[in-house]
Amino acid sequence: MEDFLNRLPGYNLRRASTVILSELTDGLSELELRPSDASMLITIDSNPRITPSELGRILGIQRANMVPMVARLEDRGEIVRIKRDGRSFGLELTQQGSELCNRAKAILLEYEDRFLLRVPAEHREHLLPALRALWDQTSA
Amino acid sequence: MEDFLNRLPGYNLRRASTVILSELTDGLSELELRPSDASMLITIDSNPRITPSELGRILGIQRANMVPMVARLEDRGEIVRIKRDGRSFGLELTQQGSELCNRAKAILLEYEDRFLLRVPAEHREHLLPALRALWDQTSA
DNA sequence: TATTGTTATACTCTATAACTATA
DNA sequence: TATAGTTATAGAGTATAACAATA
Repeated sequence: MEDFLNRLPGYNLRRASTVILSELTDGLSELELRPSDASMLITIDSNPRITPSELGRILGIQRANMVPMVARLEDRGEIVRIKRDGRSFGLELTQQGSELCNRAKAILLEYEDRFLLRVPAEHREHLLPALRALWDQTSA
Repeated sequence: MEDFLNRLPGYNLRRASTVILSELTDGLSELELRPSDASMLITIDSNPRITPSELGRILGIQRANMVPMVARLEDRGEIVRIKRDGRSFGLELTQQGSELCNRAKAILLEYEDRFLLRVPAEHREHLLPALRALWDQTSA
């Protein structure tokens, strides 16, 4: 039907990303988390006392856009701010946030399997390294 | 740094899609086209007199969201509406739209090459079929 | 009854500029 | 000077509900 677009990596990347993100959003909704919230919890968990700016750099989110995201998780009691110096603070998971993080991880792993099973076996192991090379030049 | 996220297809898909779409947006900006505009022109080109509803179904865009997109390309003189029946109309490229479509195609092909070269050779040929399987179940 | 085009609306993601306080 | 946190704002993309006209 539309051969030209179907051969473009960028087009197929966008279509795949939209579908997969939509499913992940559904899957995480039982925890009242969006995919970006889950990625924040997971990154704070393995980088305790990380600053919002550094968190944004790791996740590819502008620090201006981190402000409401951090505030929302703090209001819910999932994370706390710990003063570092006069101009910055570190983030840490609360006990509640840690439990939520683990539940989010379990859901994400479940979806990971489901997604990979959709990919024909001969292409499956190539997906992750190919995607990483596209967005993270330091990975090549 | 963040092993958990880096192993998730969904996370890497979103990161890769964001980076690649951003570059495509830059590349197409010299034609004053966004990626979605280009995909419309290309699909109209190979499906003359396609209705906005059908175009939206092919591209994965709600028909309500097609309205301003079609109007914008029409205002620019890239496409025309051709009456089909009392409630629908088909879209066709004008001569100007056809030339713009060809220029967009050339840019997209140039970027396609650039993106694929970023992927290590052993994974390269697997990217497209893997992505298609993720979003288009009829392709498997 | 189902579909088309349309309007209105809302939420998310992303981006930028500018400000302050501090390093 | 550079960085951190913040505010305000704007542009995209995506989604839903509802309506009139037509099939």
